[in-house]
Amino acid sequence: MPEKPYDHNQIELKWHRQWQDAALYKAEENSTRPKYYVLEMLPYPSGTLHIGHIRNYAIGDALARYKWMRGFNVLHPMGWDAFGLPAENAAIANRRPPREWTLQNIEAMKRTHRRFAFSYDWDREISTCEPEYYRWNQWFFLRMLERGLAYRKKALVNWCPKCATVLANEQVVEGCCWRHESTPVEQRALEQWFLRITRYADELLADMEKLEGGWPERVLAMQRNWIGRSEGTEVDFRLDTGEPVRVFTTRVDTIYGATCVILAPEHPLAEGLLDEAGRARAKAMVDARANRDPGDIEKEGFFTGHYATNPYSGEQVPVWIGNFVLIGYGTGAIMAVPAHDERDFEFCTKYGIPIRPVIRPVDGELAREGHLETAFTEDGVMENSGEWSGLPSAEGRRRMSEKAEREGFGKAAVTFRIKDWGISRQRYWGTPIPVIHCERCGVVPVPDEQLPVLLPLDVNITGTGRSPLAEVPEFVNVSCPRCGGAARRETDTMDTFVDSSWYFYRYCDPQNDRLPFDPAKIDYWFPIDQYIGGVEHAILHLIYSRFFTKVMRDLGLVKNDEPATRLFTQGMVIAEGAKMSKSKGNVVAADMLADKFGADTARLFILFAGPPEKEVDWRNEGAEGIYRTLGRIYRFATRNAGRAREGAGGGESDRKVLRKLHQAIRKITEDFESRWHFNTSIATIMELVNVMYAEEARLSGAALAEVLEKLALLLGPFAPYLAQEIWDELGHTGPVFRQPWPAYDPEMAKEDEAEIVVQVNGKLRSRFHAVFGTPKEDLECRALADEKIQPLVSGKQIVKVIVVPDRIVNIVVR
RNA sequence: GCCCGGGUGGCGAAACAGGCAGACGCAGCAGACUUAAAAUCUGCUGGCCCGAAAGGGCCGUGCGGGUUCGAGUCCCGCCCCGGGCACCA
Repeated sequence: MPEKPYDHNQIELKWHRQWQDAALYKAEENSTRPKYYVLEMLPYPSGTLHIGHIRNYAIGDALARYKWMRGFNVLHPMGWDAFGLPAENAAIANRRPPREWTLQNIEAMKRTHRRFAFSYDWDREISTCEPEYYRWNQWFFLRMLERGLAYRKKALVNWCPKCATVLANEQVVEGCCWRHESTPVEQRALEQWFLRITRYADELLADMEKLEGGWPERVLAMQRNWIGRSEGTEVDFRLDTGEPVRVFTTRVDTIYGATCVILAPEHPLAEGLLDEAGRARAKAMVDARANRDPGDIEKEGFFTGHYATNPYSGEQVPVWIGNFVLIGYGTGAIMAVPAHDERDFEFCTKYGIPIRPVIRPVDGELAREGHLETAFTEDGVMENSGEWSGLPSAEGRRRMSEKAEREGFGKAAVTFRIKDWGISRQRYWGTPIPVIHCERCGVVPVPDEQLPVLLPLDVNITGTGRSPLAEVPEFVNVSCPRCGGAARRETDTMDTFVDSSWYFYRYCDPQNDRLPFDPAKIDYWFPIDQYIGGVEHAILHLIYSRFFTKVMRDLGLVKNDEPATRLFTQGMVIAEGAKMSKSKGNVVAADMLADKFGADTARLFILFAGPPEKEVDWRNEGAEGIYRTLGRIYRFATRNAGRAREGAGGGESDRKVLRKLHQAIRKITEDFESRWHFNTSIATIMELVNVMYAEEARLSGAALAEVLEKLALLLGPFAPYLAQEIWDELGHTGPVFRQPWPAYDPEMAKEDEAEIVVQVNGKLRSRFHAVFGTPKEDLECRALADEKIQPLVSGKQIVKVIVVPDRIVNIVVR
């Protein structure tokens, strides 16, 4: 049979169409197979699908296919993460009817998504731009409002001038907006909606234990850090004005070394303590701190003229204002213990405030006052601390906290770094927050039966800082659902991270119009068995979705405490030394690559570039090598398909090729079951193809049939279109990815003989073949008799001979 | 500063229980086919040295030590690169 040229376009188009019509890639209802839920974190519907996203697909889709072939009932909906419209597209959205624009955008994205994820289940497709999705976002919001998990307050918030909107703390990266890396965020005081994620802070932290082993340590560390739990003590110092000032410390055992109290410049008590000039200085400090990297700012402060009394020692210490004290953490005031805290040390040294050591190292001396070069921050034994002297630090902390609580001037306290999640956005795009402001009734939730509140279509994108929705009278002016009087609709929209916090639940029941989803269906599919995505979501999406899961559990909707048992974070794709991103203009569009070489090549190439957890530096050149290999496979298959259908026979060539085949099956199976190092899986396929070419002329029909058939199956998870085409050429029907995964025969995979390496003093000198299981003594004899070894050992003393059966003989001579 | 990764040919990488360093691919060189080119197929390809060749020797996994018959892999001490966190009291 003549070979055919490899025409990837024709092949991919053909199967793409067939698979669209068939329902074969879908999860089964009432399956007897064990379930497996695979999900990728992909951006949708914004932006261009680039090669980094293909990497996400290539991994997830290969896994989904493999799992099916291994007997699982696999749910593999299209994975996406709903970031909504990028702000820079607002201008476009303004020129065209926004919804139409978005729907077009979605259609284009769907085409690309489908082309790359052939096992993608598009009956489950949902979009956060759709009214139904708004409805359930709003439904969740109202349930949270009922439980006090959603609230409104005036707060200093991060404002990105480019986005013209507020950002959550998690979305501020190095003082700048996460979308505009060179635009510093400003601080503005605005009425904002918050979700009370802090209520779950303890549980979010504690439950990470359940994720150990399944989630990368790196991600857990980042979350732990972000939640930032610390145990300490709150203590009231009594001001000379009579008011208490409460400080938070993790080292109450050092309190006898406290030589001043320092307030944040924004601290509410500061105003009363300061005169006009002082207030101006405090304000200047706040302003100077805005938009700056906090680490760069030099510590500054000034004395308020007031004193406060230490409740343990009775000592009076001066009260200062310090620019390094954060209003947002702890109580916004600290006691400074310069001898035992580096920051306090720096501050007090600068201003000549006494530095008094009160902790000595367990096996050391107490430092002398004025002779410290750095702060001693470790635990030790308390000294010069009145009745507490002689106690170890840890015990002192515990007992001193108890005393504070007993006597009412403080208590043991736990402080978190994480703050409530600000979800208000002044963007046009996003789910409208479903509340109505009535002058008589206050904040009134929109009744469930009036959901969804939809976005108006004719909107001017102003970028002025007010929500564009505020400019649409038909949207804003409503009657109060409670009293019927004139009222105003809330014009803020939700952060799109709200969408992505629960989209993966909706996949289990995308058509439900009674509830966000049927709890029974969630019970079957959840938790997600394998979630795959970039590490950049470690403290955004991945913490929000854990929070949502816990809220949903408390609402009785789900039973699982965590959304995903296993998380895989793939490495970033780097181009020209920088992370691929639209703003840098270095994206390699997936479509371009697919047009030139095909989706199979694009997927295989990104997998071949390196292990999936590692970063890869993208270069176009290599894609041709993969394309060549796929062409070699295709041509080999088409010119030998005829012989394969008939043939019988057998011989040494058959043996060689089949051995390589079974070794390849073993290797690729192992790669799937352990590290997902698909780069080596693909290398193994290439090796197999090279052996097939070398032995082609001498292969029997039977061997050809076996090797081609199993090669198609091995290729199935990585290069679905080509795999299917070969399967078809061989005369099989049905989708290749619904076949069982090939098993390898250990006998077939075995080499006939072992190659024994002979070393002298650890250096490679010779090698010979021996049958497997040759006794140690025989190997030693043969090695010593070897003609290359003889001259190296004769006349020398043989100290020792180490023999590793089937592998190595090492002769040690002197 | 603290916490994670990582450092192997011209390049991407492999070596998964301490046992042949560089599989596989890219780039490069040579040959076959061709009037020619492309495509395709075949071979070579870490460095240095000896040799006409066959072949052989030495060096080589960021640096310095150590353990071991044997170290890219384990231990100790450094250097460099990437990522995360960073006045969090």
